[in-house]
Amino acid sequence: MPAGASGLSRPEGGPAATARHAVTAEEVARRAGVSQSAVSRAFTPGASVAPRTREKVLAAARELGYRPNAMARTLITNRSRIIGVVMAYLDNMIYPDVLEKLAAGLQRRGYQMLLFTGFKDRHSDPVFEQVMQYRVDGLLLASTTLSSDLSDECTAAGVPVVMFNRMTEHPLCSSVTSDNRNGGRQIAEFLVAGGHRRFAYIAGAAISSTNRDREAGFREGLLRHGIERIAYAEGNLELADTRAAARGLFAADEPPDAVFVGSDHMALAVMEVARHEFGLRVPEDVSIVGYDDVGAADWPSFSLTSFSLPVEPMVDAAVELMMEQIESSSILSHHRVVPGCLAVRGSARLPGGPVRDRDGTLIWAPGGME
Amino acid sequence: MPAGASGLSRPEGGPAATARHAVTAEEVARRAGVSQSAVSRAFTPGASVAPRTREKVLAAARELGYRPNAMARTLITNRSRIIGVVMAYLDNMIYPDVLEKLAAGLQRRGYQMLLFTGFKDRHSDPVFEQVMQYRVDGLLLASTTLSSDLSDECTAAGVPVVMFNRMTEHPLCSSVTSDNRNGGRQIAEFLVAGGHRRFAYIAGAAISSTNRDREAGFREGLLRHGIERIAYAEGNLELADTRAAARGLFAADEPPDAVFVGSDHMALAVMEVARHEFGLRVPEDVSIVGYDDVGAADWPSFSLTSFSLPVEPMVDAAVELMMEQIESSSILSHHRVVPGCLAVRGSARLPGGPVRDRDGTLIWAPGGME
DNA sequence: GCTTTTTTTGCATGCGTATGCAATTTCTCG
DNA sequence: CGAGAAATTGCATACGCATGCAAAAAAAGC
Repeated sequence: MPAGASGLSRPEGGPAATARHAVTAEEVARRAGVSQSAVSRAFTPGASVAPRTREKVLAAARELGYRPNAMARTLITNRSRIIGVVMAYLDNMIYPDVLEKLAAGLQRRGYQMLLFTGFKDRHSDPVFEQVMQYRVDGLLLASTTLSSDLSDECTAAGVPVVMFNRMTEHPLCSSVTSDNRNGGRQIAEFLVAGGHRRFAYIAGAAISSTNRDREAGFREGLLRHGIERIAYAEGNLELADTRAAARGLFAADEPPDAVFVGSDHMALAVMEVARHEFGLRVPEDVSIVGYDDVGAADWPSFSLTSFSLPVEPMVDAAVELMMEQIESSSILSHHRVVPGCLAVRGSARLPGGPVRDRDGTLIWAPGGME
Repeated sequence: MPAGASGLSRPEGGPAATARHAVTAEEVARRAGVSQSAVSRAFTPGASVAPRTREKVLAAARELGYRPNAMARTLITNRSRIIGVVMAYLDNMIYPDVLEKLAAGLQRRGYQMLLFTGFKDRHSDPVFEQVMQYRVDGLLLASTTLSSDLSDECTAAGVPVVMFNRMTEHPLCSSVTSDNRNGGRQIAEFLVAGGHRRFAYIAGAAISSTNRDREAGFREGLLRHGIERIAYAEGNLELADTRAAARGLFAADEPPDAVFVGSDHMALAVMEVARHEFGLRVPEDVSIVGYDDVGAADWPSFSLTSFSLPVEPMVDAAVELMMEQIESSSILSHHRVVPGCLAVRGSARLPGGPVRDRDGTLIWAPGGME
């Protein structure tokens, strides 16, 4: 850089060598004229310190720019106050929301979040080693699963595992899900009540418990009315696959007049295909119902009828479950199922039945359900 | 639990007390008949170990289920291999994408991500203390900023700061942005070429550099054609505010026939209002252009013309910048500006000009620009 | 086989903090 | 004012690992 260059409001590449020497409790102690233990105690809520010394320490700490080293603390206490969060992908619009609420919830309780995402495998095994090396206090899995072996390893290591929006047959994983089965059933009832005749289901990740339960509930609900024939296709939670699936259904000889799509993420894509590729009117020609009730479902362009995933209560439950297990140092394995409700909008023909208003969104609540 | 209860496929609340005693290098050493140092070296790539001992150690480690303790290592090496990522909110659909790609990029280089999100403040100061206690090797800020004091603290602590999609006047923060100014300018040219007369701009976060630059570029581009009068409103990156802003503009005596919205996230909302609340046809009655080119922009329902944010190159640049600084142990302060291009779709009237095809999306590329 | 060189190994120490214990100070109250 | 109780403090140690250094072993050269 030429000497004398002046007026640079934007110093490009001006390096600044740094000491990289963090202030330690020892140094603070010296400055405050106390022992290192005193410094530690000044920063530990509830520890035995005289208010006077505490002040001295905090003052010295402030002057030196001291910050307790969480890593060193972890080594002693055997608690990292870090939760490993594994979320294979964030495509589904509920996950950013989940992530935000989760972070807030953990933060509130003094926990941090080590996030693993951006790998498209359905399994979390590849990142498992990494997570465990950081001695996370707990593991939260969303949009992914863990092989049994690894679940066992967690249990062996005393790390509680909470699955979010998924269940597993593994005995020692806790889980929080919405009432997928009931949701599917309710949608079936709703569509039947709306006078539909030819039904279709588009699956998400076919292997996931979430998908299985939604589908099972849907089939069960239809079966009550003697309906067994249900067109089926798989969207794989992938937009391209979903569009292909939709095309298959709508191009059939007897296309469905009611489609339940396993998640809104896919349902919106299905609606796009129906309207713009097949010129179908929604809901006049075909009714489309989704699951999750993502933000965009409410936009006028879509007005998607959808079974709402109770994200907030689910996150709360997940955090609670996690904390319980961490604090009791024991793996509990609870399965929490949070109820949701059908948000009725314009993408499916309405039955004559009872549609109520709850907090500004319409809820379908026939007697004897819920 | 009653004894003899059998066939439980779902053991509810069966507690399992756990040792919570992690295997240490010491134990592995004993088992393998070597010293603890040898174990350490067996797990350190490039260390001086005989292949034979290495095997012995790894075998013993496998048998005992040993995993190096990253926290302890951090204490010695003074490197946590953790990057603090602060992303105040994830509403804007580009951020989940950024997060995924970022996580993948860091992972590839052996770094983990400590994520802070879910606080709506525009500033990251509240979470700063937390981040720093975990001795992150670097700090990446997206959709947020840091006060000057705290930036200084980072520099003092030798923690490089990279801002993503934001710039700051602070001399020691690096940043990666798209060429917002040029983007704004190009949109102006495009709209003028399309024969529009009454222009409007809807701002995102009015204070952010990103918004300022986009707006400045837009005004500059219009000014070239002698256009000074530009209707203005603020959407604050918030959907409710954005809708209100749109209503204000469209309800005016002389409503705009061309609206540039500072980000797609808001642009989609503006389009909804235009169509469904004001019955306007897009682009016949009003052209709408956004910035970011989020996934939904490409959906047929929207077909939003938008200046594309080059997410992948930006993330790559951010990771690179970060690694450079970490490895050189010096704060470098580079500002990288990544070019983007206008993805032409159906939400704005087309000029007669040169529209090219690039990888399946239309690009507007008048001579003398880019 | 013996010396020289190179590779491998173990020992010892330190990273920054929390905490049991004993020593010290402060407080309480007769 | 003094004895006992209570609060506060410092000392020493341990957490699990990496690394400089010297000792030991292996390899190479004659």
